[in-house]
Amino acid sequence: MADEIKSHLNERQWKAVSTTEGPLLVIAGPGSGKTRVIEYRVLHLIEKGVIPGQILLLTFTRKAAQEMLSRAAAHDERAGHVHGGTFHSFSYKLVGEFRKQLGFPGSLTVLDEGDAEEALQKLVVRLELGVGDTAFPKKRTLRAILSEATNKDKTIFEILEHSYEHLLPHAKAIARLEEAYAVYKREAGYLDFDDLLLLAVKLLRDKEVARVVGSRYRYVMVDEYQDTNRLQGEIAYLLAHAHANIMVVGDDAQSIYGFRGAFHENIMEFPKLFPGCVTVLLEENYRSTQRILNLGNAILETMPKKFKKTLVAARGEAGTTPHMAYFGDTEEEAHWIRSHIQFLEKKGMPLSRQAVLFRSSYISIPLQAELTKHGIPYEVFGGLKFYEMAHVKDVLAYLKILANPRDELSWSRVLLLIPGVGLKTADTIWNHVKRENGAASNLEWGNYPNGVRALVETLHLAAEESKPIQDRFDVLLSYYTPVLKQKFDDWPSRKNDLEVLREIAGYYNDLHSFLADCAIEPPERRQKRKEHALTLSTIHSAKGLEWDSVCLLGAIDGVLPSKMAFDSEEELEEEQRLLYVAVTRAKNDLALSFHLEGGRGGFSLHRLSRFLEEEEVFAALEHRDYSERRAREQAVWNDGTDGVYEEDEVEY
DNA sequence: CCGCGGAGTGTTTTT
DNA sequence: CACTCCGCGG
Repeated sequence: MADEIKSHLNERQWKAVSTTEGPLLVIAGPGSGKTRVIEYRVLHLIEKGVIPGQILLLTFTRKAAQEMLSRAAAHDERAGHVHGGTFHSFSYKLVGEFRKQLGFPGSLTVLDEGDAEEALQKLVVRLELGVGDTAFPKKRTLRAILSEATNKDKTIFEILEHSYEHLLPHAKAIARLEEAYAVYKREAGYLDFDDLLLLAVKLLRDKEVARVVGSRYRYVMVDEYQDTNRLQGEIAYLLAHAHANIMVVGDDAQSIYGFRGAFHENIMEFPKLFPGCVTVLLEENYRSTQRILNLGNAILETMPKKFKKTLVAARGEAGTTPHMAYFGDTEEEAHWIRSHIQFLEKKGMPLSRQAVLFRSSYISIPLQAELTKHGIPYEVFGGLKFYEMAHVKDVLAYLKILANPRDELSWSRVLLLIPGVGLKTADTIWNHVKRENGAASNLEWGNYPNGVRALVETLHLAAEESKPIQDRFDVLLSYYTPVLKQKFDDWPSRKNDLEVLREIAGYYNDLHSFLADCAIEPPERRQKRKEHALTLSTIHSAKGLEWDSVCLLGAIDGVLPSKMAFDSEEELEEEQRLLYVAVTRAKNDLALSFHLEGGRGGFSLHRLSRFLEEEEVFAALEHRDYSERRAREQAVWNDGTDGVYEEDEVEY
């Protein structure tokens, strides 16, 4: 059977698959078959007799783990029993298992990023921090600072000094906030994303826990290691250092999560951490045509801190030169992209094998309008998510109260939905609830608006744990629907979202795990994915994926690189890696586009992305100006004929 | 104390 | 252009 596996791999890939004992570092360039290596390594381990449950695969997203394991399971169903997931979900399970040891008696609630910001905002008001001072940082910034401090194990002062110098005058206040936030979370049973990792580290530092958990997983694999942060690196180390059977896979040139605390030294220091580590370099690219790789290599070449590497084409086809298309405005751009996509589709490339990528979600809005207008099905990844929409959060808040009555944020949220209840009333009621340990039944109803009683009764009705989740959900839904209709003009589509949520909840028989998943690993919102839809995705969400055709929207200085990154060398480098990730997603066809960003707010963006102005990079592109006059000609072409692409008569 | 309306501000990426 | 903050009327 080993021969069978070997026949699907090149020499280095096989080396990575067959080195099962001891530490292994795989540096895998884009398209070098990294996923295949993990897939076959799992199969190989199982065929060697390793019990699937003793293999742990830690990935960046749930989707990535699922994909690799289901591919492996297609060859050998035993692979379906391999443990796989994100660091956060792994940590959550660990914390749940050892909760007594950690001193968490009651229910736990996972705070997503939005919740954490809300909590901080509440505390800022409560502690009267920065009153009347408009320069006091916003909740989003505060959250980023606190998170960075946790992830890097530094004090608030150190973080401010390094990355937020202008906020140094607020150091004391923010440090106070950090303390208050810790207390607040402990009282309510809240865990934010950082806590999950921090607590996992704390547990695994305990020798006995490390022994128990370490012996449970004899083989550990970590994907996208370049994007792990300090805590995740430590979790991997603590899990594996006893047996040292650990493989990490990554590519430092694709590290794009520095903003979230990714610590790329993790990958550099891995060999030091695990002496005797075998390193395998996968450079052969099976994905893209030579001309696309040339562009990728040119970008790589201009990166300041590169790990010496060149992408070598395995396919041998030159392919077509990546396009650099210029437009006068977003409408022209959207129009052209749409017609380009339809052209390719006509040539035999289905929509499902095409993608449009962008740095920030807002860039894709004009295109979404254009696609909708022309009835082209598409699916959006990244950006605003289902579980972050107000109406979904509302309904989840009711459920969260049922799961954890100490959840102040949720109480506050649902109380504020009642007409006549504002911040003060909500706070008074919450204080009562808190004193009564989560019970609201003996409130003086006369002192409050009528809606309060209806809410309490509804919660009481929905609290019956013996009933299936969906029935409890229905109780809440019939209470919430009038609120929904009153609050949102577009309630019919939101009502539909809630039906979807109800459907998803039905797959769970435990409320706690449903809610934890909603925060950590949002369950797929559609039962059946759109089979033949075009993909629209942020570059971040496109990591690890590939398409026949890729369009990168908005190659504009100020968009990519984002203008937020202009004054930081480090952040600019990350933006450049982002470009590298984007262009290396394409197999056969790549187009980059530029549009003039209208002078809203006096700020106009009119320069091509600085990364594309680098000489070698510029030369690897075919530049075409489609602005104004050309765009009008296109309007004619789109009504039937193919126009622009006469020289690209390629069959896919 | 609630809630509405007007003014002002600042705009990424995600587990 | 969307969200937050502030001030005023009920």
